[in-house]
This record gives sequence, C-alpha cells and structure tokens, in this order.
Amino acid sequence: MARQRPVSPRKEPSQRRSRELVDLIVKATTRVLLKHGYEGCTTNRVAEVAGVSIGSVYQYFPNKDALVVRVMERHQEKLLGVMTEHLASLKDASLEEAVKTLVHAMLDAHRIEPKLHRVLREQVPRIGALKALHEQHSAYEPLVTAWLDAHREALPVADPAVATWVLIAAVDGVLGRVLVDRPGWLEQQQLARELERLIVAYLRGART
Amino acid sequence: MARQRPVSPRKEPSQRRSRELVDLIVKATTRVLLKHGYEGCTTNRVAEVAGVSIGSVYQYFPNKDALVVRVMERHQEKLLGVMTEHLASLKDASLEEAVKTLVHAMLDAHRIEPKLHRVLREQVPRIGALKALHEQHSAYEPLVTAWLDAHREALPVADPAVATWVLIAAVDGVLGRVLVDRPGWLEQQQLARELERLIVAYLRGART
Amino acid sequence: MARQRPVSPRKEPSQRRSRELVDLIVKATTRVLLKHGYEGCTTNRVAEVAGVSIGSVYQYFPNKDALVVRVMERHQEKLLGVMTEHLASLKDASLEEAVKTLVHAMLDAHRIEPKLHRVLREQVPRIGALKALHEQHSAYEPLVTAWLDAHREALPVADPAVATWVLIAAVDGVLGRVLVDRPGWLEQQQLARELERLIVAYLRGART
Amino acid sequence: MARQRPVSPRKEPSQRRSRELVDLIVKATTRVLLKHGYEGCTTNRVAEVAGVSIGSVYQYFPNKDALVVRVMERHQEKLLGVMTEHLASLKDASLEEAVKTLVHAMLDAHRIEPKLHRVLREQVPRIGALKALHEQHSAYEPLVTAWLDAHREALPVADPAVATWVLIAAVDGVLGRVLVDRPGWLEQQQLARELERLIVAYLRGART
DNA sequence: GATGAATGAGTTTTCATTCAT
DNA sequence: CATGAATGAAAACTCATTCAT
Repeated sequence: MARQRPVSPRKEPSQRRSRELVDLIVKATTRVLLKHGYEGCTTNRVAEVAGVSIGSVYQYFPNKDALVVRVMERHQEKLLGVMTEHLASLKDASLEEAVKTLVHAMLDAHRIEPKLHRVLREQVPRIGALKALHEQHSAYEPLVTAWLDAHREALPVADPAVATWVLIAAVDGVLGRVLVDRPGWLEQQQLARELERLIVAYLRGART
Repeated sequence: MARQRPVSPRKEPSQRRSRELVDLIVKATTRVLLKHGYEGCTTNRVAEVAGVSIGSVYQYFPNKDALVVRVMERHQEKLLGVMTEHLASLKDASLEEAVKTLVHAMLDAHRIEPKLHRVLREQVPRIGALKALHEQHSAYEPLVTAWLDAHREALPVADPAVATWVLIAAVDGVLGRVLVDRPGWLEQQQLARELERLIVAYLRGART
Repeated sequence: MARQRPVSPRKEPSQRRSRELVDLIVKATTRVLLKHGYEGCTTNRVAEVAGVSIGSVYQYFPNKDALVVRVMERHQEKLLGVMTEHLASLKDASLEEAVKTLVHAMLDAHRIEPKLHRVLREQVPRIGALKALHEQHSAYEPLVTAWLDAHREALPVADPAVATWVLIAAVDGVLGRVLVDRPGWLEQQQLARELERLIVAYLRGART
Repeated sequence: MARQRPVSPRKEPSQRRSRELVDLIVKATTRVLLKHGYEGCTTNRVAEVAGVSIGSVYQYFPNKDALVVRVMERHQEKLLGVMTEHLASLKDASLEEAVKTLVHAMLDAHRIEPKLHRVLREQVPRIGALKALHEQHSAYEPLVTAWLDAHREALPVADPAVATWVLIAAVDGVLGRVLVDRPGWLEQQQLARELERLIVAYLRGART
C-alpha cells in the first residue's frame, strides 16, 4: 500500500527566523488543507500561500506528508491541552460530575477548529496516520482509567482500561460523525445530554 | 475543496456483455484498491488488471472516482443485505434479544470483507457530494428507529431517531476503531458483550 | 554510487505508428546529446525536439538513461555492422593483410558518427554503461582470436585471447584519444600506418 | 555543449587557516566523489562532510566543478610525481630498461588510488575547457620523447613525439580498460610483460 | 463499441548559488 | 571572514483523460 516515508522534520529550526518560517509554512499548510483538501494541498501551493520559496519548505520538511503530519500534531497538541485542563478536576468528582466533565472536555476539544478537525479526520487516514490520530486519546486515557479504578467498588466495571477504551471510542465515534454529518449539533445541548446518558448508563451498567 | 464531478454510471450497460465488462472493472478496482490503496488505484492499473482497455473503462465510468464509488456501493449493498437480514427478526424481539441482534448484525457486517472495509474507511477520501454514500447506516436506521418507536413506552427514549443515530454512531465508532487498532477483537466474545451492555444501558437509560 | 535503474524499454512499440515514434525519440535524443551533452539532455528537451509529448517519451522509456542507452545501442549496432563486414575477409589473409583489415575496420567504425561516438564515450561512463561500451568489441573479438589461433605457429603468441584483448584495448584506446584530442588525425594516413606498425610488431613480437 | 565556467580558485588562500580549509574541502570532495559518484557529489554534501559551511566552500571555489577539478589536479600531481620519479632514470637506459621503467611507472601510477582514478575517468564528465587537464600525460611525455630522440639512430622512429603519443595512448588505453574490466590484472606479472612486449616491438618496429 | 497510443498539465523534489547576518 | 538560511529555476516523472483508428 506504499506510503511510509520519513515524516520527521528535516532540520530543527534553530534560529528565531527559521522558527517563524516553519510556523508560517505550517499555517499555510493548514489554510491550504482547509481550502483544497489533501489532494489539492500541493507543496507549491503551500509555499505560495506561505509567501515562501518552495526550497524553504523542503529545507524543513522532507516531503509533502510531513507537512500534513505536522499540522496534525499541532492540532493534537491543542486538543490535548484542552482535554487535560478539563480533566485535571476529575480526581474527586462524583460520577455525574465526572461524566459531565468528560463530555464537556471532549466537546470543547472538538470545538477548537472543527473544520480543520474534520479535514484531518477525513484526509489523514490516507497517509497512514490513523493510528496516530487514535493515539491522541492515549494521552489522557490514563486519567479516566484512574478515576474508574478509584470508583471500582461502586461501579460494575470489570476492566477499567477496557471500559475507558470503549467509552472513548464510542464518544469519539459519535463526535467524529457529528463533525462530518451534523456539524450544527456541536452546539446543541441535547448532544451533550445524550452523551452523558450514554456514559453514565454504560458505567452504572446493567449486566445483560 | 475541489472535487465535484459526475459519479453516476455514464450509461446503463444494456447488453449482457457490457454488464460483464462493468463487473470485471469493478472487481479489478477492488483488487487494486486492496493492493495499492486509493492513491495507487490508477485508472490505467485498473484497466490492466481487468484485462480491459482503458478506453473501455471510460466507456462506462466518467472518471476515476466513479470507479471507487461503485466499489463502495457494492460493498454497502452487501453490508445492507447482512444488516437487513439480521434485523428482519427485530420486530417482536425483547430488548435483550433486539440488542443482541443489532450487535450481532453490526459485527457480522464488519466481517464481510474487513480489509476492503478498512481500506474504504481509511483510504478513500470523502469523494465529492458523496457524503450520502458514507452514511451507510441510513438504510437500516429506520428499522431500528421503528423498533424503538414501538417500544417507546417501556424505554425512556425521548426521540427514537436521535437515539438510533447516537447508538449506531457509537457502535460504529467502536467497530471502526477495532478494525484499525484491534483487529483481533472482532472475534472476541467480550467485544460483543461490552457493546450489548453499552446499548442496553443507554436504552434502559438512567437519566443523569 | 546509486544509479542502476531499469533501462530496458517499457513497452514494445507494436504498431507502425509507435515504431516511428520511438525512432523519432531516439533520433531527437541523439541530436540533443550532441548539442547539449549528457547533462543538458533532459527528457523535456528531447520530447520538445522530437515534437512529441513528454508523456509519449515515458510511454516507451522508463527513464532518462534508457534513452541514452538506446542511442548507444543503436550506434553500436552500426559499428558492429561495419566491423563484421570488414572482418569477414579476414580468414585467409596474410599477417599484413589481416592487420590492414583490422585497422581499416576500426578506423572506419570510428568514422561513422565521430561526434556522437565522442559524446557517448565521454558521457556514457556516468550511467554505468562503460562495460557495455567495452563489450561492443566482444562481438568481433572471436573473429580476431580465431585468426590468431590459426596462425599460431608463425607467431610468438602465447594466448590468442589475451593478445586480442590487449590489441583491441590498445588500438581502441588510441582511437578514443584521437577522437577526443586529435579529431583531425582520423583522416591522416599516418595514424593508420602507426597502428599497423603497432599491431604487426606486437604480433611478430620480440620477446623482451 | 553548455558548461564553460571559471574553474580556477577564487582566491589564493594566503593564511594558514585558509589553506587548511581548502585542504579539508578537497579531501571531502574526494570522499564524496568516491562514495556517491559525480552526480551525487553535491556542494552541500561536500560542505557537510568537510564539516564546513557551504558559504566557506564558495569562498574558495567559484562553483561545483572547480571542486572536482581541484581533486583531479591533486590526483594528477601525485601521478606526475610517481611518473617523473620513475622516469628520472630514463636518460641513459637501454631500450629494454627504458621500457621496463616506463611500464613500471605507468602501472605504479595506476596503483596510487585506483578507485579514485576510476571514478575520475568514468564519472567525471569532460568539464568545460578542461581537455588540457585530461591530458594528464602531457607533463611527462617530453621525458619519453627526449629519450626517443636521443636514441633516434638506433630506432626506426620517424617522429618521436608522435611515437610517444601513440605509445602512451595505447598503454593508457589498456590500463584504463584493465581498471574497469579486469581490476585484478593490475597486480599480474603477465600484464606488465605484455605491455613491455607491445612497446619494445613497436619501437624496434618492423615497418609494414 | 472497443482499443490503446498519445497527451500534457501538474507534482514532487533537488541542488547550485547568493547574501544578510 | 564565516555562516547557513533562503532561494527558485529546472528536472524527472505520473496519470486522468481524449480521440483517431
């Protein structure tokens, strides 16, 4: 299935000037990605939009995909920031609070740059970065797992890690779909409510 | 975002020979898609694999994407077949039975051609106006909604359509993820159990 | 040292039309090679000079070097033609006649397209085809060796094959140099005479 | 044939430090040439290998080819050293001694850095106006010519300069070929013997 | 209808060279 | 002097699509 070239930055931008350049390029990539999608995101176009020579692009990025990957990483860093910030208060929360927090966090994360988020979700799989995309959750999953573990007694959860995995996959699945098919819902109270219900019910559980 | 071309078959293959030709081409596209991914799925390659002239391909398909779309449609027809078959018995089922049926149906659907399924999910960019196509669920959602509607009294479900949507999005989200990150789980009992728990709990609900 | 890509034709030109196309391309390559050297022999330039689309070039040649190699092969076919024609009469020749024939043959071969010959000699090594270039002699070496073997008694030649090799390498070395540094000599009587002397002396030999 | 740029050092390295820098760069060029061939010998790579800024390279060399030329010059200086050293004793030598000396000298010269020698011969295109450089022999040819001239009486040599030229071209042709096609022979006694026979015979000559 | 030769715009990428710091 | 970031012309090559046969 081909694809799998080095994607790591070619050269660390050391001086200030370069760092700004890299920043410019990544931002341009984002814009182009938003406007033209992955196919239309050509290196020349990126360079042009960035107002930078094509050579400069290749000075810092070994190839086209490296650009996209970098955009993805930046976005994920932001997501992660939002998530961890929200989840910091999870520790001593009650079930209801915890769930509200989690849902709120995930919704907020999806509100950061919804269009970009959607483009990345749709296009990034093609460059084999789907796993990387999924692993964006791995950073805060432990927080959730820890909470579950702490409340194990009160909840019929056999394996906290698995429960976390299923939960996040489910919620993320729903949100991903919302982003693509029902972008308006992101701001709807009802969506949050349903997700909360989904989670609470699953955790309180009713063995089948 | 560019992309927006006709995608429907150029001409209905009326004679038998033509129909066989189309079939040949679609099968070839599938094979190429599996082996080389979307990027590597070039029209010339497809023609070659099909043992057919490139001109003939363009006789029946207006452009490259039409090929891929046809492959998706075929796959979805199969999915739909499996789903509706399973869901036919839904009508008078109890909650537990209904849920078991649904989960079983979705799992079975994902077992049809998992590799192709994954390639289509991962590799195929959202092609043009084809969002609808990606809503592979829309075809059987009504069946689930109908069942929910019929059992409305017994279940704290405000809006059956929304509940169906959320449910399917959640389960499909989990399964999509399983396909990519935990392919082995597809055959694991535990996965089915967790999904059933998720659904039952959500439907029996526990208002937050 | 990189370099070593497939160089064999991509597709056999089957129809008349195609054969003419390939011919056109090879001729254009020759012209470009003569005018701009190997570096300046770009595929686009070749296509342009041939009055053909760049795509057509790549239809029949997998890459740039394949073009050059084909030019080389054509040239060698001509050389070989001239050589074997001359050497046909070698069989029963006396030493003096045989040597005259050989020298005459090699000189004639170098007169075919001296400029092209020179360019190929200078540039072709770079694409790793130097051995191929040398092997151009292997086609008629046996003829010379056979003659030597037949006259073994009369000549102090220990190993006819080695003697042939040395002889041809020497003469070819001289001619190659003439081509580059003293192109005018090619028409000079004296050059032929010196080469004949070189050979005759070597074969008649005088053990050191 | 394009190509025609200044190739002489941009500025004489006056201070010690500069001389060391130039040395570093030339050595790096040699290494890169050996490892990657002429095509792969990029200025940036050279700078990197030399552990020197690309700017510094251009401080002392006006362009890429100047680098390669310098490498060639260095190599030829060494060759020349070996040759003249050997040929110093030529003066009063007998024919047999003289020939032995010459052959020995040329063989030794080819043993200096055979790989570099081969790369330079094979890979380096005739750079611009540098034919002269390729006439690596011109430096010691006079020595041989002088000897021939001194022994004119005893030898049937019409024009010593021409004889020298032919002789050296022939021997060098054989050696060049050996380098590429039969590298092992370089150490074989037989090669030396054959070359000696070739030369002695040619000089003692037998008018045809 | 079927064929497949021909097209050429459009991509990615390299690398010699410059010049502000 | 030294640096190395920045440049951008130019090269190789692809592939969807057309159209004469």
